[in-house]
Amino acid sequence: MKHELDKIYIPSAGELGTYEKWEKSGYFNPDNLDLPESAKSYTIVLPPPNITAKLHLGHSAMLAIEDLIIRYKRLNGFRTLWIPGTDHAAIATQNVVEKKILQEQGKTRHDLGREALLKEVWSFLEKTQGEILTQTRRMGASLDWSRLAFTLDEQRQNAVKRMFKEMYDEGVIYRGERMVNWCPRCHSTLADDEVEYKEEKAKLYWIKYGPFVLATSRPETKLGDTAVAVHPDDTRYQHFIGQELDIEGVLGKFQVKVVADKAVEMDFGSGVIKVTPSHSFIDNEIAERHNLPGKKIINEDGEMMANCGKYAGMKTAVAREAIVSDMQAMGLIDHIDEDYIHNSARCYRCDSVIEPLPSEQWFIGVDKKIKRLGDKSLKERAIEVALENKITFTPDRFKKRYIDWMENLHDWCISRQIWFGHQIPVWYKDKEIYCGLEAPTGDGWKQDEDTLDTWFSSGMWTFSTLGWPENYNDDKKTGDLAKFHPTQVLETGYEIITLWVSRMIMMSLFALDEVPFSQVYLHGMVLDKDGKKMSKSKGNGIDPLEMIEKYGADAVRLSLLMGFTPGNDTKFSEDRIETKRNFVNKLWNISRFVLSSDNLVETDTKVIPQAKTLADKWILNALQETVATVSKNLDEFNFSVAADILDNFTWNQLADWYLEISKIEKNKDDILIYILKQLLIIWHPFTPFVTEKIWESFNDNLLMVEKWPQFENIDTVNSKNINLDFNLIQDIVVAIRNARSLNKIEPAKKLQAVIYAHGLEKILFDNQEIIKNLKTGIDNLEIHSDGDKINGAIAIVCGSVEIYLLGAIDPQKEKERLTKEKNNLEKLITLQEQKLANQEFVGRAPEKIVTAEKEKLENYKKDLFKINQAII
RNA sequence: GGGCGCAUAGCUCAGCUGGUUAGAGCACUUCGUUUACACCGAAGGGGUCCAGGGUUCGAAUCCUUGUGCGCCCACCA
Repeated sequence: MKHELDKIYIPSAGELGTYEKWEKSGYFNPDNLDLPESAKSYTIVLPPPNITAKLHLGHSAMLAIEDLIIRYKRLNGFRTLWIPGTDHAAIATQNVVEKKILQEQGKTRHDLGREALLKEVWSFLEKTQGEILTQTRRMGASLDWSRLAFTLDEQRQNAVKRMFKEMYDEGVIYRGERMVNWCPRCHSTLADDEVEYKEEKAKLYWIKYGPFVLATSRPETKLGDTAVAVHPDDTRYQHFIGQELDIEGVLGKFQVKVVADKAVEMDFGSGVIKVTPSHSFIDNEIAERHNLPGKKIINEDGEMMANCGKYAGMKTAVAREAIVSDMQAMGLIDHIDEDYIHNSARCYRCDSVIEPLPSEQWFIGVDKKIKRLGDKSLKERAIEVALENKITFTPDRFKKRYIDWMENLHDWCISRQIWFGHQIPVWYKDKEIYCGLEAPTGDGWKQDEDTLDTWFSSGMWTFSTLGWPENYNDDKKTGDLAKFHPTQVLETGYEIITLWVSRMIMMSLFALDEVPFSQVYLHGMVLDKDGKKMSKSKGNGIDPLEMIEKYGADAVRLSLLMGFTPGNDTKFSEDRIETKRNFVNKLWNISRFVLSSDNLVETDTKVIPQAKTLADKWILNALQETVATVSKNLDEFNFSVAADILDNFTWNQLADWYLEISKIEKNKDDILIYILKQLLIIWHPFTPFVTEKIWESFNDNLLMVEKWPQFENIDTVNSKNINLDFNLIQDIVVAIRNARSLNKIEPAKKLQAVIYAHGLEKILFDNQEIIKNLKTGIDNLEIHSDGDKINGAIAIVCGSVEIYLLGAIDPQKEKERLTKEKNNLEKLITLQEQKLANQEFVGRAPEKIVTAEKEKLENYKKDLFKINQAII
């Protein structure tokens, strides 16, 4: 039997077909996997990409990692489910569409009206969503497309309404007036994390304010002042505290109260601040503490309100100028700092200046005690599950970040003043209010105009995709929800841990009283070669689709899996993909070589073939070690390390040595095909396309659902000896090649070689064909045992050149080395025993540390035992 | 202001709970190839592990201070 593969692997030619084959097989869907009832499930939800943008390399990294995990688990007999989906990204999407309409039709959303705008949004989405799904397929992602979800499709809308109602009925969701970050342009509130702060040069006005001079950057808010505040310890102003003062302003005199509050910094300005409760977060808090009234003077368009006299209707910035010039005329301005640097709050979408305003909004009360959560609040439970390690983080340090953030969390404002999104399921009629899944019967009910924060629906992602609430009745899970929830791992970028991860945890705890996933794996960002974020506007982005066309999806995947460690950013450039393309081609050619033999034997992958020579033992042993360490590292999410080990075995051991030897020592077909099969299975999660392609050339079954190789416990002493013996042969071959090169012996010229090696004659004799023929050009080889002459070293005489391999694998030297190591270990054991016996830390240090130290001692002893064995 | 991370070869990075001579890929130098693969092979050069101090028999690794980057959070009236 002989199999032919093309000389060069051209990925773009076959990848689409291979993906189609997988998809047709149905195995992306766990229901179709041929598994015993007892098989454990393994679920990942794909972080739904935002539908407005094309996928970037960050997405590709995410897909590569998640597909790697899923394929690895599938090969290991898990009931693997990876759920695809997309996110409606409410504000972002509406913005893109609004911009488009303004450009194409010259209309605003108010010109169109709610219905017409939503129609435009949906038709836009149809196009972009398709593109994203195509890109995802091209990466080779083995997602179960039959379970495709969208955060705003019908099923998710039902789930969201149900969730809202349950939280409303429980009193977790409430409506209240709060200071919010208001974007006057978007006409919407922004969550704290949607506000961006930018350093800017501004003017700082020192104004005369009754008996004080105080500094402000927003003199126009003076119209809304109801107090001034000083620090309670500030000796300069003690006697003013508690007084009511008449202050002269541009609209006449007004009264303020002087209060003492620790929020005031004595060192800033004059140590006195004016308090505008309705238009500043800090002032609002101060006002709450001191029961001060608020006075609203700025409306939702960012304009001065009717109560502002002649300034009414002006934008705040305009009013500022007008008021300052009036104040100057009245002699109320002391002086102005021109280059005061401050942080200006901006809308993350449109960059408008944020206006803090009191406003009616919907909130999730994170501190509200909830009966079904054992009278604990969402915040408490969400922190608890992390502390109890019901959810673990990779890397571990993000656990701290998560908990810190959680602890400082304020009530979450979930209403947004936009049209595209989940409309709030609340209806009003006069003073009546109704929350329900459907509109209430009867006339005159009007639904709340607002929609929900996009994270409300994506926070429900792990269970809304698995059929909640239909699959959840009387606190019992059924169907997909029972089978696949909680999911096993959430893989996402670390920047999203607060925005998304935390919300998923709270939502799942509320809905099901269980965690949404047990592990969080966080990847870093893919940066450009200068360490800058890739972005469209900078033009420094690398288009994944283009890279896939050029180098193949496998190469793109590998380039994003290797040299990329959890939680750390990576600088990326195209040549990283190129070298991986070279590797994929190498793997192809290894297979081509193995499969080109005339007498290939089909062997069962489970049966380890008989090793006939040292090289056979060595490579089979190396394969075992490789399988073991790769599996271990994949289990621990060390994807890059796993790939490195595998790469080293494939290229440096198998291709560079064993395949060359197989040209000299014949009849290795059974071993070669065995290794190839194992290798293809192990590589498959990393490079699914090329491995499946090779596999199909000699096998009818899909590689995708093969069995991951099992490995036996490795006899470390024996395998060490095999390695030592084989390394000797390698060293001799390399030494002879070097001698040729250094002494300019012509390659074509045949050599007579004599090796003197005391005590190693047998190994050398057994492997003389390799020494003669592995590109050393030895014509005639003699092996002598003559220790006296060469002082224990191995001497090789090639023609007229003498080579000495000193201190290498000489048994005498090796024994010395081992003895040294033994002495060292014995010393360590003594030290460790002393440490354990004498040190004060025993009994005082945490138990953990003491056991760790004891374990260390045990390990030393084990090592010593092994070495003693080896010496014999 | 609070917190986190990074600093190792020219470049991109590994280096787990301290243990022989600090590794890989790319780049570089030399040599080679009718052979599965030039998307190749062989050999080689290149590192005061950011700096100072400390702990230890032993430090790239642990502690401390400093310097330089990067990120997150809070936000200054």
